[in-house]
Amino acid sequence: MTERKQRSPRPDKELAKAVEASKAPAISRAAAVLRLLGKSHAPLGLQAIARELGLVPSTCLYVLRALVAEEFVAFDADTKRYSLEAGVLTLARDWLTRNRFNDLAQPMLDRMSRSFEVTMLGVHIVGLDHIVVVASSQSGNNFQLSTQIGSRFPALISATGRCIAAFGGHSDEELESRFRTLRWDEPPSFDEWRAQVEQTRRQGFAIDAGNYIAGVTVLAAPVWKTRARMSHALVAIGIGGALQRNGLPALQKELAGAARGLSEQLGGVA
Amino acid sequence: MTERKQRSPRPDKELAKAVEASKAPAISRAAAVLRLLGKSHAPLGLQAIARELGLVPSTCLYVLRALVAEEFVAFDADTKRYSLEAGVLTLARDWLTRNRFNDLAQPMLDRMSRSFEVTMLGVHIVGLDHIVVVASSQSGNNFQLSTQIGSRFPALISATGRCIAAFGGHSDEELESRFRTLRWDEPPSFDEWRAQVEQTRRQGFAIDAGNYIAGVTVLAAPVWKTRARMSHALVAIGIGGALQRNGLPALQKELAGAARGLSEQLGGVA
DNA sequence: TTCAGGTATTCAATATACAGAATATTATTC
DNA sequence: GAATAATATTCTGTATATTGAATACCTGAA
Repeated sequence: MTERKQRSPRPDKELAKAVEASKAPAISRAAAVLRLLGKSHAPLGLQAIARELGLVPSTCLYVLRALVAEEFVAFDADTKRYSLEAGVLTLARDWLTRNRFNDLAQPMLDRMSRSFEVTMLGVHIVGLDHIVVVASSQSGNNFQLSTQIGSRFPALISATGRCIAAFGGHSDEELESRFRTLRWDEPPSFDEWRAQVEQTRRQGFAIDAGNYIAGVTVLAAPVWKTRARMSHALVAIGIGGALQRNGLPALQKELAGAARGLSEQLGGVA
Repeated sequence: MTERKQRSPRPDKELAKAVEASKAPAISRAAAVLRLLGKSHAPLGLQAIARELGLVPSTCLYVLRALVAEEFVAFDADTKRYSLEAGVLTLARDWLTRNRFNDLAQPMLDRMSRSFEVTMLGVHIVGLDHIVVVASSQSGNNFQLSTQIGSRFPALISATGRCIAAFGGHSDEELESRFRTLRWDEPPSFDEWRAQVEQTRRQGFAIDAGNYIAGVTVLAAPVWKTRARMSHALVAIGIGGALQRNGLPALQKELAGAARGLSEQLGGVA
């Protein structure tokens, strides 16, 4: 589940709309600045930021100053360049410590990643638009762990996507239009995909056998915080061949069981 | 280095000042809302948020709507309550992946936490006000790892504080007034502390022997991103008695060496 | 049911955040 | 080092974000 760039819409356009609609446009601008700085590989100057986002330089300056004052943005007085500041970590920490799903899911992820030698993720479903990785565990010791958390993916991609399509309660038209925007290594046809979604609904979990990333098998099972809507998913990721050998059926069973147990603990299932 | 609550100033007052001074007050308000939601143990309603922060409810509503639109805040339409949204994780991830200090420090922290059986932290110095934990490693397998990151501490507390006092280039008056606000388990007198700061300057690293938390010994060594100002520190935390037995001198030497090596790699020392 | 006591939300007047031009500052070129 | 071309920053009038009151919407009590 390596992160991919999906179609990147002109940021100016979207931002302009958000600013127009909002009664607090400064906040939309601030968010856009933060995301731009997050994506940027190097600190940026005022002009570069303003140009990229289609903002008036003076307005952009005020936004930046406010963000610096709030310690979300770092300002290098020598180079006059802006970058993300560590303050954003504090919010993330607050979110992590207050989220019950994480506490409950982490030990499950750790156990399964060890016994099946796969990468395990806990993902949070934000909407039909995308999902966010909120917990992760990998066999062996690797460093990517903490930076994996926070990654975003299109909602309908891979095995998780089939779960969301199966259990999310979204209309067929919406699903299809979203499906058309996805990028896969080995794209399934829409009909194939629909059949797989149907199968997911029947068996209670989803499999992506090398579609999203060639040679990589992904399993996902839904977690329900409320009975109404699937809120999270547990995900297992492994090299296709190795998984076949290491007991795919056992992993399926355990993943589905863990997801069901989590749902119960979160109150989503009686 | 368990987190402590330092004096908590009336949030309304500070926020009011920030709003007054800024040319983008909505951003200060948004930041205050995010921090409040981060601290809150349960989702909050509009009135509760507005009251706590001293905001006009209608204004607060617009702020919240903007934050929801930007996916930093989650809104439960049934209960009309607001909480932090997973979007904040994405910014944190961006920050982590773009920060050279983390990549370089993490393996060092891992190695030292293993060989000395201590908790190791990498901290980022925001200013004279506070520091933020940006990397951590503990002996054995622990879950707190990812949630430890993002914790904030007063700048002058414990061993790190003595480093900042010794190498930060701050005036004596400022140091003293800041020092007076700190809370310790076993507070040193200002004179004792000054002597320890002086010793820190001579030996290149700092020791807190049970002052901050009784029975816990903390070591810290400065890391320089530029020659001008100390930007980070490496920190080792262990039970006092165990550390004495497990070779405190060796740990001191290794910590100081690692910090020096990091500084060189970051370009802060020739 | 009707009524409080609380919530969230809309709305219209106005204080002010913002756009754009003017100025200062820094970087680059000759 | 002077001239040029960028950049960042200040300044000011006006469109508009913010306010405080008015309204709509809940939730429990009698």
